[in-house]
Parts: sequence; structure tokens; C-alpha cells
Amino acid sequence: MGRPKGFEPERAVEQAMQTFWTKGYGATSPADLAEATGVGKGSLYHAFGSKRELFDRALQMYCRAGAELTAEVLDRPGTAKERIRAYLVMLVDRDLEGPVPRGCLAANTALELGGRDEEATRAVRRVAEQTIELLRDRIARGQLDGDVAAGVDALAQARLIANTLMGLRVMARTFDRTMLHGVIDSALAGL
Amino acid sequence: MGRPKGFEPERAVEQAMQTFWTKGYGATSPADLAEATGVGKGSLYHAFGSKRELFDRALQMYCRAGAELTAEVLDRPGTAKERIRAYLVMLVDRDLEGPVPRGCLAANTALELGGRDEEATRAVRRVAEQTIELLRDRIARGQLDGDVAAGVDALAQARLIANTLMGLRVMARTFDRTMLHGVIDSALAGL
DNA sequence: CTGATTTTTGACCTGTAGTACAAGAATTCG
DNA sequence: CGAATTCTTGTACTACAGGTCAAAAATCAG
Repeated sequence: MGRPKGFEPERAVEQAMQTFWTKGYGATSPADLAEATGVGKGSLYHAFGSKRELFDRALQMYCRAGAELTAEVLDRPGTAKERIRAYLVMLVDRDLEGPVPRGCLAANTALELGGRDEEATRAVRRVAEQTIELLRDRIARGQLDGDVAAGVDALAQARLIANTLMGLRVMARTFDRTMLHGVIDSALAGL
Repeated sequence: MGRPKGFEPERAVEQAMQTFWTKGYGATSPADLAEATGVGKGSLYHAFGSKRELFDRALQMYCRAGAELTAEVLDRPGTAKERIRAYLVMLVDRDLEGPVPRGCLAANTALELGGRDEEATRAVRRVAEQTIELLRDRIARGQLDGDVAAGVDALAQARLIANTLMGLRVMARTFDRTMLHGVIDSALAGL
């Protein structure tokens, strides 16, 4: 019973995520969130408790969607190198296509809150570890498939690529597509 | 003539830089700056005009110091690979030694203001390009010295390493020294 | 319809960011 | 010393961040 919600929480979290992603946590005001979600400030606080809790939900959603996307793209047919390249290129291109490059919400959060905020640090770490794991598995599969040399250290390469990815999403803020693609090529030389 | 300044501007900019570095641009208040520099809020505005202008000076100082440090470390005796590894290790360890990992002011700025702020974007891009150039020169020198294979594309490797560096300074917010050093090793495999 | 329950709305509140400004202090010049 | 100049200090001000709350609105059980 009781009055029914006038909005879908998941939808609101998603809108909030977009806003946090674009403007950053600190620079997003409750008013911004209200406008983005179309839900009154008061209702948001009623439903989510605080700006911070809403952000946690948004970050969680981002991580989940990111992991799914990563798995999906890596699993498409092709060699490990081809798939990983496609993955990196896709993320970089996505970054560059918007009116304003937003990078990666997790990376942005890592720099904005990392080290100062327990919860955020853990969340960011988890998504990074997840990515590394997916990359490692894909490389290992490449070794089974015979398209990656058996002597390659899958974990080390996965870490290198994940780190490169973080770098790319910072560089995407200031450099152009050509340079970023060049970096991707160099980073994949070890495969 | 007139009353002499009660503080050294350069010193104040340096203190301000430390604060911006630790807390980020948006999260640093005029009150923080006044406390960090020991100069009254009013005096700061009189001397520097605005928070933004002070930040520009601080970022500029950071870039200059960074470039000098890079050049200095790379120029010490050793092979290109040894020197570049030492450079990366030094930056990562510095990041980790403080009570709170601060990353790189330029990278932080790139993520906080990049794409939205012309001036900041330019400054960050300049420091990145500078770093790439110094790395390229050092690799090229390594080729002359014979410690780097002649077939290596110095510019591509320099870009890869600069990108790796950016990534490391993001990862340093959430990962430990061991993993970061592993990434450094992998990244230098191409030399 | 009444009451219980939950959501919405909008007003309201406290604190601080970012800046402006006026009055006073320190210094040099004549 | 007085005047001119430049810096300092502290107050004042506007705007907005972040959040709270009371009252109205919507639903359902009985």
C-alpha cells in the first residue's frame, strides 16, 4: 500500500550515473541530479538517502554494465589479439565520440576519491580486477587456440593491458584518435 | 614603493600546488589555500586575482618541475631501459610513500577539467608531449649507444611508456607496489 | 469513507565557496 | 613629516551545496 513511486529507481540511477560520469562526483549538485532524473530533490533523498549513496548505486551499475560489455566483446569470434584490440578501440572511440570526453567513470572516481574514500576505492579496485581477470582468461584461451604464444605470461599481459586502458582513458581527454590507436598497437605487441 | 609583500609569491604558489595536488581543484577552497600558504584570503586574491589563476600558476610550476626531474633522472648513467625503469619506479614509489596517494597533478587535472576547460587541457597536453619527447630522445640515444635495438620505433615506444605512466598513476590509487612494478616490467619489454 | 502507509512537493535551513571592499599598516619619495 | 603607493586584514555579501521537514497527495485495507 501507500502511494506508488512516480519513477523507476533503476532508471533514475542510470540517469544519475550519466551525470556523475559527465561532470564528476564533486561537481554534480543535487539540483543537477533532480534535473537529470526528473525527480524532485526531496524524492531523491527520500529514495536514496544521500548523494553519496546514490553515487554508490550508480558506480555499481556502471561496473556491472562494464563487465558485461567486456565479456561480450572479448567473446566474439577472432584471435585474442584481434578481440582485445577491438575492445580497446571501442572504448577509446566511444570516449571520443561524445561532445565532451568523459573517460571511464571508475577511473575518474579513482582519481577524484581514490585513497580518500574507502568505499569508492574498493569499488574501483573491484572493477579493475574484474577487467584483468577477463583479459587474462581471454589470453589464456588464445594460448589454447594457438593464436598466442605459449610462453606469454597471461596475467602480466592482462595487467599491462588494463593499465594501458586506464592510461588511454586519461589521454583521451587531451589527445586525438590517431595517437591513441598508435598506443594500442604498441601495447599489443606482446601478444 | 608601497608596502612590501609579506610573503614570497613563488613559495605561496608552491604551497598552493601541494594543496591542489592533494585535494584536487574543485575540492580546494580559498580557506584551504589561505591556511596552506599562511597568507590571508584577501591577500591571495590581491596577489593572484582568482582561485583559477592561482591554479594555473601552480600547474605551470608543477609542469616545469616535472620536466626538469624527468630530464635529470633520464640523463643519469645507464642504459635507456635502466633509466626509464628507474624513472617509472621513482614516480610510482613517490606516489605510494605519502599518507595519501596523490597521483600526478597533470593527470588529475586532465580528468577533472580536461575537455571542459581550454586552459587546463592545453597545459596538460603540453606536459604529456614534453614527457613523450624526453622519452623518445632517451630511447634514440639508447639506439646510438647500442643498448636499444635499432629497429625499435622510438616515438611509438615513448608514447606507450607515457601512456603506461598515466595508467600507473591511476592504478596507484588502488593497487599495491608489487603489482605496479610488475606492470612496469611488462611495459618495458619492447626495449 | 476512514485510517494507515508511502511518496511527492516545496519551503526552509545551515554552512561554505568565491569574491569584493573598506580601513589600516608599511614603505619610499620629496 | 606628509603624500603617495602598495600590501594586509577582516568583514560582508551573494549564491548555491547538501540536506531536512512538514504538509499534501495517492494508494490500499477494512
